[in-house]
Amino acid sequence: MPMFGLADVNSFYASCEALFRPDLRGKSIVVLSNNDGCVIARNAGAKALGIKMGVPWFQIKNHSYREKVHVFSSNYALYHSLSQRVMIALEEITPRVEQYSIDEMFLDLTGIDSCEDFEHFGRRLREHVLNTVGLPIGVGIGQTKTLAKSAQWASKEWKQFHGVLALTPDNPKRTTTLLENQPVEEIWGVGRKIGKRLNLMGIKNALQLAQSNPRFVRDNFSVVLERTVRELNGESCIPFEELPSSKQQIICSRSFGERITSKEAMRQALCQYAVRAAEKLRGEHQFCRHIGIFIRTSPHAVNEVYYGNSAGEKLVLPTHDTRDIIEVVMRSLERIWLDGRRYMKAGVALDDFTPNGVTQLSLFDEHKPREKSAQLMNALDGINQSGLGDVWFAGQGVNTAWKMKREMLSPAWTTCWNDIPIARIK
DNA sequence: TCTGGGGTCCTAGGACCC
DNA sequence: TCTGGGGTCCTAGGACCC
Repeated sequence: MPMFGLADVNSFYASCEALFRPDLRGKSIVVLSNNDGCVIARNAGAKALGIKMGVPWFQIKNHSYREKVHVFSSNYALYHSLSQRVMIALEEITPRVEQYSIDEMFLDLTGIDSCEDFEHFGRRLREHVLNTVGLPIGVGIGQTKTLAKSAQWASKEWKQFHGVLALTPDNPKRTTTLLENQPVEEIWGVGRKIGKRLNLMGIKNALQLAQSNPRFVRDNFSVVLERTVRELNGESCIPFEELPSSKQQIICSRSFGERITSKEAMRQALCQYAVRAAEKLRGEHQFCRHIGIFIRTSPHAVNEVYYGNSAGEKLVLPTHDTRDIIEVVMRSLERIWLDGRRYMKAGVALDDFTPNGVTQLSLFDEHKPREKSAQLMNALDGINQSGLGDVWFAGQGVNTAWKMKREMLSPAWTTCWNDIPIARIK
């Protein structure tokens, strides 16, 4: 019988910010989204102050608790590197780990119980990560991914579990009690919309959903929710996936630090996103056959008519060449750009991948692939990843006002030599 | 004045085919 | 009065995740 674990770092971004700042132990911390837009992470202290997830920063920055809370811009270089460390620490103890998100890993714990009690294992894991990386994790264990998620949720919700909870078939009463106490919107796979609809039908907790007829759920909702019902009953439908699956789509988009009003600035921004998207594409060892862009003004602005539009092209030849991607992006912008708008956000999306650039060329095909494209892109990526130099495309521009706002950024403690933490002994 | 970014999967509907 | 049916492919949009 399969058994799944879920390890989740507590208040991940906030915990990362505290890791190299011993002076912040026990203080309230929040982390803001890109552009210092809204709150995307809070530690226990910040939650206790009543700071809600997702609130816009400008709404609370003059609040009376402002003095008590330490605020940070998102520092993804730091979070990614610490996420890797957690992953490595988990792999030292668990044979198979699936990285599910930046702060969550599924664990294949099948058969572990032949030598160790599940909860004992979970506690050992927790201590190991705390000792080697310094970050606190919670561990949930169950017969399906959904049950492991529910267990992890409960391990946070009730203090007596101390961050580790196992739902095992030999104690069905425990599972029933947990599900009875879990509101339906807290189940993995049930969001706000479906949660509301379920509530209207009188299905308010996870146990009620688990006891619903799967056929009824499929007909009235979807096969996705039917799967959730089955998973809540211990029937594993979502498999463990150790190898990261290859991407179907790559998106690079940002809100601007300042509104963009000139086409030239928009060209620079899109050019930069195109360069980054192309790098990611090559990192995936893929070629794309579709390139798209979108631009939009702020949907929140009063006294302004909202404008949002997208455009793109299907390619005859798959590409991973930055020059091709920039070309299409610029042509697409010509088709949807409108003067006189204050643009807030734009992005580049690559789609429809194939593992190589070679397709059957017809004898009379006018479209010829670029010569030496792969070598040039290789050289470019090599230089930019070496840390020794920086090569960029003329269209990208330098140091412009629309660039992301990050006024409260912490140092890149783990990824930049200049920022390495220094310990002083008194 | 100020509201994240990056993904996945599924479904419905239209175009087209025989 | 009559106006098939079934299949595929594509796209847009909606739901979800963190």
